[in-house]
Amino acid sequence: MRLSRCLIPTLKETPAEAQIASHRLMLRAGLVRQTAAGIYAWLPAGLRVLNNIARIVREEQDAIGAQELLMPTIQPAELWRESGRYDGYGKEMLRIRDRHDRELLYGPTNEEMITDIFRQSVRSYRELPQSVYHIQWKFRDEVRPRFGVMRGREFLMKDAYSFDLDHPGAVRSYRQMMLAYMRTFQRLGLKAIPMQAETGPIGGDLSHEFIILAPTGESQVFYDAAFEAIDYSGGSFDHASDSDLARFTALMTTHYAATDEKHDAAAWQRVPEVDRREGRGIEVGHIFYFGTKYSASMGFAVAGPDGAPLHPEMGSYGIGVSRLVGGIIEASHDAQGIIWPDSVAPFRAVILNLKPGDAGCDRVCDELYGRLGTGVLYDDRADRAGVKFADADLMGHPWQIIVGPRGAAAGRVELKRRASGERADLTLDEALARLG
RNA sequence: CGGGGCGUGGCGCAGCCUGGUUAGCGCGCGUGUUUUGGGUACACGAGGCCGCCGGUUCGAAUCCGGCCGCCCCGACCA
Repeated sequence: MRLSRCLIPTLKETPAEAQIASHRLMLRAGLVRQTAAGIYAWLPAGLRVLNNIARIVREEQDAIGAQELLMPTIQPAELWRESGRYDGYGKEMLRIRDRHDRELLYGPTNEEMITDIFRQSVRSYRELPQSVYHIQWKFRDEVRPRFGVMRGREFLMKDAYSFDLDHPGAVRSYRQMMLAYMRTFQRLGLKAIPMQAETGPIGGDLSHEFIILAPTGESQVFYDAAFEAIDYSGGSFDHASDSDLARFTALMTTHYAATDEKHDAAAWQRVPEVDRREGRGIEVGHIFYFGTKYSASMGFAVAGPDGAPLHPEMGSYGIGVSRLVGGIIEASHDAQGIIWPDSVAPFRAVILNLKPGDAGCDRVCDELYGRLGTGVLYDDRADRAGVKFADADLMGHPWQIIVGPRGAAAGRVELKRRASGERADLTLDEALARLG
């Protein structure tokens, strides 16, 4: 895309309301604009990031056999009365009335709705196990939204639900999902650590939070650095293999990791001092096993092998997709701006035409842009070089292809890697090859 | 929900305490010149219901009351 024709409104100065790095940078790099407390519009570059994250999340969900569907944002209050959560959820739930005075709500999560869908359609044990997920906007009327998209009221969440016939099956689903989560975070360039968690209002007795370290995190966390060395990719663990899942679970549970509520000072002392990682943590995912809490309260049963009704065992699994945008920036930025991991960058590279109007620069840039396509951004603005360098660093494109008059005349460009600052003087073909 | 703060061109702010002509400054934006590898310089120009409602006053951005919005600190959450 040509930057001169893009709605990417970068800011030189930081808006007063933005306190933390990711919020400041998201506003300055033109990714989002706030429309109300905790509610944001996603501008083109921001949406590209959001979609890239969603794509990776989706691929990893699909890889463990979860099926994508899409449930509505608006739900009838009736469903929540059945589970008993309508009154219990409190003021965080945004309640709405339609013209017929029927009570509705903007969904903060979807356990009730998915249970309702399953009970309408699934009758036999032969149809289970199944897992489904969707990526949908949620609304939680937080008392105090803050930190930009990290703690918004409206947010994009991937939520998945598993239905199994028995406890061992549910645990297997839980472990597969945990593996999918670790793979997802690894591909996003994040060191996310699973930690034992409280189950909160969702209920159940097995739960993990996935936490990344960031100075602006909301709780104190502790973990063993051994986690950072683990490779979760398909070559290391097969999600369909019970022995691989057991080995994976053992790794996840033997190394120390805890939030401050569950912190065990004695166990912490047994972690070698050099491996102790401690700091503020941001929760980017949360998974729960809660057995028959919803299938029983909402009357979802399938016929078992003996014909007797059986309440399926359930789990639910969330990833804060929009929060991850902020989380990744918290984990990857410097004084100049964002440093996008290649996997989520809105554009894999930017072409900087340092002198639009110069025949050589224009020719080289046009050729590069033509060959690289719309996955790159072409800074064709009639601005000074300094403005373009500053904006490119701010926006955090993984690669910068710098085209100046001297180089262009010689058929050469400079390729700069945002993360390392490394620069190389190359021919066009060499630069294109380097970009892959 | 307790505590604190702030609403003045797109952004960052000053002015308010001690009411008084056309409401300022920096950045950004437009035009021209300049500059041409790290947010250049000069000139000219456009752009403001001073959050909203009411009150006090000859006169309100400024004083008083109410309301709305936003931010920060704490208790709660993907």
